[in-house]
This record gives sequence, C-alpha cells and structure tokens, in this order.
Amino acid sequence: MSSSRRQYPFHLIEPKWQKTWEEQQAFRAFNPGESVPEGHPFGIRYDLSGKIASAETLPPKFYILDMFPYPSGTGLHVGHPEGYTATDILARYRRAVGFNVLHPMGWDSFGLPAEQYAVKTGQHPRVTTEANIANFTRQIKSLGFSYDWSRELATTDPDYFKWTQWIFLKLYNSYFDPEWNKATPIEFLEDALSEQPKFKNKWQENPFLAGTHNAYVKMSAKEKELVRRRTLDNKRLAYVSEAPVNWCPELGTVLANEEVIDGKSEVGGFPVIRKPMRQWMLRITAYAEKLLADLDTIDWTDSLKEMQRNWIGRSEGAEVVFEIDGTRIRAEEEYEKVTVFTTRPDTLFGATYMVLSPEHKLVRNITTQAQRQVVEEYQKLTTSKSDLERTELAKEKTGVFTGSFATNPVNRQRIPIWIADYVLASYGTGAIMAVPAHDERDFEFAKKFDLPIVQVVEPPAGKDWQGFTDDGVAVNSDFISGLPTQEAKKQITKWLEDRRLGKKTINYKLRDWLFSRQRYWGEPFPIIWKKDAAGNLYHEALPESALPLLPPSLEDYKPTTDGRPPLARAKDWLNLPDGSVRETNTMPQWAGSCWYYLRYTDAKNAQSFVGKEAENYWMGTVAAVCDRRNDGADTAPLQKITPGVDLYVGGTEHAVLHLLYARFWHKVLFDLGYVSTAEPFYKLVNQGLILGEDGQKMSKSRGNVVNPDDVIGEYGADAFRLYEMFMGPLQDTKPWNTKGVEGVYRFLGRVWRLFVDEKSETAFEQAETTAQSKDELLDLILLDGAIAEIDATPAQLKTLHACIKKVTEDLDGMRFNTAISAMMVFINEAITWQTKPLPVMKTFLQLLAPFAPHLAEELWARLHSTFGQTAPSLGYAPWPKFDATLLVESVIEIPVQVNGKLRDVIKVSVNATVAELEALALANEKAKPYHEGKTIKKIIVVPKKLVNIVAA
RNA sequence: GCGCGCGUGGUGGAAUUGGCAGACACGCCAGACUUAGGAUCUGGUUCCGCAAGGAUUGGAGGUUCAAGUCCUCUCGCGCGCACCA
Repeated sequence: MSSSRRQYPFHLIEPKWQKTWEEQQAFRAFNPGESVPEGHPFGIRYDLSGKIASAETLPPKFYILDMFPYPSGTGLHVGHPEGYTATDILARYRRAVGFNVLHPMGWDSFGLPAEQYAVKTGQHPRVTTEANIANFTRQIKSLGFSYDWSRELATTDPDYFKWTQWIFLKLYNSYFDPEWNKATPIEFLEDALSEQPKFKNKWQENPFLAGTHNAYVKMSAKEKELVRRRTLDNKRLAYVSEAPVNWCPELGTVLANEEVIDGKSEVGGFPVIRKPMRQWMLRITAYAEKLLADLDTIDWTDSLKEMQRNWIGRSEGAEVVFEIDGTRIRAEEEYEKVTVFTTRPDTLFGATYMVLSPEHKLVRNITTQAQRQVVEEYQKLTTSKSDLERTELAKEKTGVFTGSFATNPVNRQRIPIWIADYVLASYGTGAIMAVPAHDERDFEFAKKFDLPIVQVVEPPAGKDWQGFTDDGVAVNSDFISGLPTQEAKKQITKWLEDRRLGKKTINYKLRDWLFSRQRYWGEPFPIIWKKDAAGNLYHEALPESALPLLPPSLEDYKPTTDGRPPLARAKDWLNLPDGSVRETNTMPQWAGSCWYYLRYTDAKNAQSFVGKEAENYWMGTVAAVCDRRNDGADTAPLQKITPGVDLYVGGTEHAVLHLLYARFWHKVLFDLGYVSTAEPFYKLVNQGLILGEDGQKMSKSRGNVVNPDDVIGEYGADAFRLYEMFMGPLQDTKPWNTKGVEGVYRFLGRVWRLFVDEKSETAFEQAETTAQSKDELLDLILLDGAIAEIDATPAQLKTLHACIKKVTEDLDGMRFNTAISAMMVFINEAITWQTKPLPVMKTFLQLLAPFAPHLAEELWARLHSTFGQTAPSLGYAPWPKFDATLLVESVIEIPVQVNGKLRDVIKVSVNATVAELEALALANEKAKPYHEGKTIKKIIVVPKKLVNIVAA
C-alpha cells in the first residue's frame, strides 16, 4: 500500500453509496405485473410509484447481460470487471436515457474445481461453492455495479436446476421433424406409431409422420413392439449412443468435441483417448442449418460468426456409390457398395483409388485373405493412438491396401481400396474417392504408395495441374470435359442422380453434443432405467413432478478409472423400489449456462422456467413502442427494440461452446413455443484480454497478476472502473499499467477539487485523524464558493455541450476510452473557470455518473443540499441533450496548403465563401513563397475545412 | 497451410471516415509552492536540425489537389481452424 495522500475520500464515499443503492433497491428492474414500491426513483420518473407496472405503462426494455462467472476460489481477476464495467456504464446510461434496463448477475457454479477440492478434502462441493459465491459477491458489490440483485441465480441452486432438468425432459420428449423443420413433441411420433392415432388430423398432411404411420400399421404385432420404442428413442433430441467418445482418464470423464483442443482436454490439458461408451447425446446436428443461417440475423463480430461457421463446417457436395468387385456370386445379386462423400464430384474421372477410414465397418468384409494380417495390424495401431498422437503423426501419410477393388461408376475403371487414418470415420461417410491429381492429401498418399495420378482439371495458364485443387476446366472427363468446375459439378451430380449412383449432399463438421459426464457436481439426469420382458434395458423419463432430482450425498467424490460415475456409489439413491435404476451420469457444466439469461427475466418463478409475459417483455419485440417516456425528451436515442438480449458482453473463449449450445437450446425452446425469438443474443461483444504489466498474459507463475481488491483499496472503485475503460477499446487486448490507474485517479481528484472548497478539505483531513463517525466526517466538506446559481457564459456552455455530445455519441458506439478523455478535456478547461454555474456543474455530474457513480452521487447530493434543493435520483435523471447551436463557431481556423503541404492556418468567418477563402489563401504571406512565380493550376477550396493551392 | 484481424511517438491509445497526424493519459524535462514530495499547480515533450526548414503512421509501389484512412505487393504480430475429402 502506498503512503501517498488520498486524492479524495473515496473510502467513505463508495461504501456509503453502495449501501444507499442497496437499501433503496435502486436498480431493481420491474416486470409487467409487478408493483413498483412507493417512492422508488424508477416509479417516480415513469409515474408508476406505488402502482402495478404493465407492458403498456413501462418504458421500452433494454437487456444488458454479462457472461456470468464461475465463482472460483481465487476470486475476481481484472478481466471480469472489464466487461462488467462496460455493461454497467451502458446500463446506467440507458436508464438515464429512458429505458427499463434489465442488468442481472448470477453464478455458473457447477464445475470441476469445487469437485476436485471435495475429492481432496471431503468438503462438500456445495460448501466450497457457497463460500466462493460469497467472496465473488463481495468483490462485485465493492465495484458499485448497478445489478438487480433480486434476480441473482446460481446454476447449483435446486430451484434453478429443477428447470435445467425440465428443459432436458423437453429435449428428451421432442424430435426434429424433417417436414415441419422444427423440434416437435414426441407425442406426434408416438401418435403416428399407434393403431388408432388420436390427433391424426394434425399431422396427416406431414409426409414424414403419415409415411411412418403407414409403414407401421403394415407391420406384424411383434415388429410393432420392437420398432415403436426403437424409432422413438432414435429420434429424440436427447438420446443414448454407444460409440467411441472422448474419454479423459485424468479427469475421469468423457468430454464433448468442443471441450477437446488438439487432442487434449480444454480444462487442464490432459490427454484424451477414443473409447466406446454408452453416453447421452443431444441432437445439435439437426440444427446445423439453422445455427448457420441465423448468424445472418444477429449483430456479432465477423470473427465470432466465422468461428461458429467453421465449427459447423457446412460443405456442399455429392455422395457417390461405388460397387465393390467380387462381392456377388450370381449375376442377379447386388454388389456390396461403398458410399463416399466428395465436394468435387467433377473430378470423379480422376478417382484412381479409394480410401476407407480404418474404423469403417466394411473393412472386415472386403479385406482379402492375403492382406488380412497387415490390415488388422494397421487397425490396431490406429485405435491405440490417442487423437493427439494421430494428429501429431499426421505429417507422413500411412495406410495399407485391403486387397479389394471398387468400380468407378463413371468409367467402370477398377480402382484399389485402401485404408488410411487420414480418412476420418466421423466425417462424411468415413470413406473417400481419392483424386490425387487435385487433392493435396490424396496427392501425397499416391506419391508415397505409387498410385496412378490422372489429370481431370485444367488449371489457368501457367499453373501445374499436379496437385491443383482450385477451380478450372474439366478435362479427360468424357461428357463433362470442357466445362468449368462449377458447371461440371452440376452436370455430373445430375448424371449420378439420374442413375441412382449418387446424390447432392450437404455435410457438416458439427457432431452431436456429448451431454453426459462422469462427475458428481452436476445436474443429475431425470431418467431411470428399466428392463423389459426380454431383459433388455430401456430408459424412461421421470415425471415433471419428480423435479428437482437432487444428487445424493456421498462420502467419496472421486471419479473412477473405468468410467462409472461417482453417483453409482449411492446405492440407496440409485435403486428404486420398483426395481428400476437411476441414470448415474450428470450433465456438463454448459447445461446451466444454456438458459440462465431466460431465468433472469423471471428469476423467482416457481410455476414455470420463465413466465410467458416476462419472457415476452424482456426477450420479445412486442413492446416495440419507443415513444413512451414522460420526460419530454425526444426519442432519437431509442432505437427499435431488438429481439432477445440487447447486448451480451463476455470473453471470446465461449465462441463455440456456450454460445453454440445456448443458441441450440434456445432454438429448441422457440420451436416448442416456449420463447419468443429464434436467437437469444442479438448483439454480442467480446471484451479483449488484459495482459500483465509486462505485456504477458497474467498468471500466478509469472507473478504479474493484479488483484482488483488491492487496486480498489488504494485508488477506489471509481478509479478502477474508469481505468479499465480508459485503457483502450473494449474489444482490444491491452496491457495493465498501474501508472495509468494513477492517471485516472488524479482526474477524479481534479473533479473533486473542482467542486470542493479547499479549506474545508484541510479541516476534513485534520478531523479524520481523530475518531468520528464517517457521515459526520463527510459533512465537514463544503462546496467551492465559485459554484453559484448564475447563468453560464457562452464559452462555458460550449465546453459543456461539446462534452455532452462526445460522451453521448461515444456511449452509443461503446467507445468508453474517448468518452473519458472528453470529460478530462472538460475538467482541464473548467478548472480554470472563475465562476462555476450550478446547472453546468450538475450536467457534468450526470455525464460522469455512469463511469464514476459513487463520486458523482456524492457531489450531486452535496450540490443540491447546499442550494437547499432536493436531489432527484441521479441514476434516473434524464440524460442531458446537447444543443448543436451552442457548438457553432463564428470564427474558424482553416489550413492553407500549397501542393498539399501545410503552410499556414488562417482565421476566417465560418460563413466565408469559396471566393473569399481563395483570395485569403492566395494573399497569405507564409504561403506565398511556395507558389510565387509558378503557374497556379487550380485551387481546391473545401469550405470550413481547408484551402489547397496547386502550383507548378 | 487456410481463414479473420491488426501494425501510428519512449508507453497505452486519438484522428468527425479521404481534408491541420499524434486528442486524452502515462512517462520524461523544466519551473512554482513546499521542511519535504511518490501531493498539487504551470510550461514543454514525434524525430532530425542552433535555426530556417525537412522527415514521419512496419516496408515498397499506386490512385488523388490531398492518404494513417482507398488499391497492389511485401514484412511482422495476434487470434481462430487445421488430414473435414
């Protein structure tokens, strides 16, 4: 702690106002149907004091959301308050402008660290989590953010995860209908799979359901029994799959694709291997197209949209069917077939071999006796590799021949079938046609194993055709020869479709979401397992009335090495009286964050995950009437109401995790009619990283971590907030600099001294050394005598209104750093004033209030009381407007250039004509030497901007 | 390798979108007040030059009366994806 003198008594001011705001519930947002307490500042501004609010009487909504934090044991780091300060400034600004602002905070509190701590110490994760939440709450409140704490939520709270489980049941009890192109209650499919459908009239026009029904009724009784459950379970949006998954032995759990980076776990960086396990999956792939297309409807950065597009990985192409030689004995039999996916069907004539992924199910059938041993060895080698090894060793192509051949459908050519691990089982069909001439990987492979390379695309002149992968003109390709690539694709796809040898296909990289974890500290699945008459296990959903399903208490939270979840240890919890058994997996941490923004709109609702009216008001566009304020201000800043969350601010690390998952859940809820919009987050901004003072990423090992508590202790919350915003643009990565904090701290000190009488401050400082109550201490502070109820001079008004204009425009554009510099310019000017007109001083405090709310409130209150006025609530005082006429100069400075070089600056009337400017410039003594004796070719005059004399 | 973004003083960053480059702040220098200054206030501070003047937005070209801003090439940095057929 530095021993330097305090710039102003923030240590008294800040706790005082935080307490006042909390007692007043000053920043509580009101839903339609809620009653606004008598005397609440929001109610006073909108004439709702003591009344019941309604969608008609409330001002337009503005929903400003922060990505809620995981309450870790280490507390807040300086990155958290960066986004929180930005949103808080905007929340306060929007309140002043005239919106009903929803600005909530909560806790993404399920997570691994609390569980790992429990494994080590035996302390229940809930105890750890609650302690961490308490610490985070203290830290966040010490920054004076205007959150509506009445809406606080935690994903670990049973009242919350009850509804997370409820949404899971909705996923479980829905399927994606291909005809209606949306999530649909599974009752429809169940109905179609029954003898006498009850609501056939609702779906008989749906070819998918009608077809399912027609096929079903033709089946035998025994078939029906088998098909019914299997069909339903295979169509659910939440389904069970037995497939190779990402198993992380170190963490003792499986992970989603999105949580594996370069073959290692995103959390901890531990190796991940492929292991076949029975797991719950969510059918996010059904939404691939909507998740992609709807990116065009939202206001996110291009880079973020691009990340999501890449992750979804849409590619258009064709599936082509190849027959395998020697797989029929008699002529009337069908050949065994392999389907490949290609984005370049136009190169089919150049397919000289075929490659299956080592895991492809046909490999066993087609491998010849002679090749069996090498093929099996290769398969073994592949499976033993972790994903990490597989990608690391990918530099050199490997593979083996199966001994079999396929027939190229376009030219009946016999081509060898290989297996190689450069073909992935999980993408496309797990098999490719290899066109070595026009695909880099195939080219490499063909060269290594000496396979034929045939040119079928002619590149533009001057380029080598070998390994040419771009568009060109088809050659050596029979009926498509001579066609440019795009046209050739169309023609050959049509040719294949006509002969049923292939079809146009769209493929996605996106995989279904692996949704179960072998952990303790997560939401238990509301699912039980039963056995049918034949002894086969099947699953069933718990009824909604059984929610929330709480996890059992355990002695030992340790994950297991065999993938059996820790919940399986709780025998009493596990086994139900009727012989059925509970699902023991838990949901991933992402589950709770998929819908928390919805819960905030109606956080205490016990009947429903969110009330319809509340959801519709905050997330919908229904209340799109902007002209509803009674303060007489014009409605220009009130843009059209946006669908969903108006502004969402958080880190970029969630680009393909939380943000993709939440969009998916939201779309399901939208399809099922539970929410009003197709997209949850209309505008999204990623705050940039804050680096250490040394320009490196902050980390304990580097010893460059800045603790917010220390900064607040030394400079105060207002200075901390201001510095976080003054560092640079919100979106940029930027280094921390403690000297910079001192800079904005000095600025706040100058603001203080602009308002406060110097002598009284000396008295205050002396009194501070003796023990007195804090409130009395602050009362020793008197206002500067120069502040008076007098008219402002034109110069003062101009300074003020230039500041209003800049701060307002910069807030609208989220340019906080330049808004602050505009206020610094104002203060640097105002500090020289002999007189300080009261209205000017008040207005400045309104501009400062969103940024440094404690200091602004203190001076605002003091200013009013000194002049015997009652202070209206600063947070709800209408935002000042600038008067453009006050900013107009009568005399302006105009640069005079000769051949584009500045030679002088002249003062002219703002109304100077082009001719006058020209004459003044030509007569200018400083410019003369540069054009005298030369021919003046022309004179560029831009009124109010500059004059440029072009001479040669 | 592919995609996206960014390069401005000693430092963080400004620049109404083509019109006085360097706002604001840090740092540094000088001065005032002071027992003192790590408080405060005043002045200075892109570089070269005593000056006149010249140069200057990673580098090289181009368009334009005029370029940090637009175009082409190039170098460097950051982020994302990465055998996705």
